[in-house]
Amino acid sequence: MFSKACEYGIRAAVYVALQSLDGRRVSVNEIAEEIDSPIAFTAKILQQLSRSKVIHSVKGPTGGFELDRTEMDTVKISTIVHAIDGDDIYVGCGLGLKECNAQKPCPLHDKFVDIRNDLKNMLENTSLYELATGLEVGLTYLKR
Amino acid sequence: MFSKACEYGIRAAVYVALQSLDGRRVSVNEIAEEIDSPIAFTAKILQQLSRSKVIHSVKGPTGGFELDRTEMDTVKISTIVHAIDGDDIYVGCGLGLKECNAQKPCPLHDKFVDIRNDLKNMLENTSLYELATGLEVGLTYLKR
DNA sequence: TCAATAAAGGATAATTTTGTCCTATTTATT
DNA sequence: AATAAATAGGACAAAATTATCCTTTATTGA
Repeated sequence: MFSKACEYGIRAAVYVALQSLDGRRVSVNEIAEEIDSPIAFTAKILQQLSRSKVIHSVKGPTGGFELDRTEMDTVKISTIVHAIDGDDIYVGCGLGLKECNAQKPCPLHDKFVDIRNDLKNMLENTSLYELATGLEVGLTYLKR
Repeated sequence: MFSKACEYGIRAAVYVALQSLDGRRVSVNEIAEEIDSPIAFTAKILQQLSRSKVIHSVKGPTGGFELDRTEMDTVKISTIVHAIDGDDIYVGCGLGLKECNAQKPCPLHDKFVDIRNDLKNMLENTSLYELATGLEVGLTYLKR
């Protein structure tokens, strides 16, 4: 479904959001530790998210990653998926055809579009804030 | 969503089903040509589908791949996905957690399960026959 | 029996994705 | 100013996926 990079990216962003709720800025090392991901690879992904303005990064001592409260509402999971995996999941054909659309559909097109719209809506309507608060109250987990 | 191998596999199987409706057995070369896929790679995938009893293969001159009419109803797209990509798409966590379930869910778990069940149901309720007939009447396409 | 045809299978190559390591840059603190 | 902590970024390595090539096996038909 999502690439590994994207999975780590979502988990990392949710963790950053969670800590930002408490005003804590977090380092790559802490993030990788807390979401159980490879450190250097996670650093690359955070870089990418930072470049695409999904999260903020601050260099130097006391630096790290953070999100402000309004961004947690604005940034949806779809934002992250788009920043890392591009729009394949939203526009690509389920059977890999280059030109597949309502006019010239693949055999699975109509059924696939339905599922994908549900996925798209779900991702577009789920904010980092929503997921971070679920974590905060201990309903959900980011490791293992 | 699906691997390339799986995309080719589904397209190949639908084409085999389509031709089998007319009692025609088809070769790897014809299949690859008609679904616009790499020949040798497609051969590997057909081998895999044949070994897992999704389609029949016949060696020698006049040989090729075929499906009988009852199998086209029995074989669902889920059968093919399972044979090629395994059960990742059905059981894996959306965020890549090793242990993610209702008891210890990832932040996206509940929402993800809903989408995935829809996908699962769609794949389990779509037969090769259904897709082959759509192709036959010119409603759908397997190329480009 | 022989030749030709088609799938099966093994070995290997190319590409993409995932992951690591090291250096550069920025910045807070002393 | 010097040091140390942290992200940024480049180069590279490992693993997985995608793809190709060649040989073997089975089978048909002349």
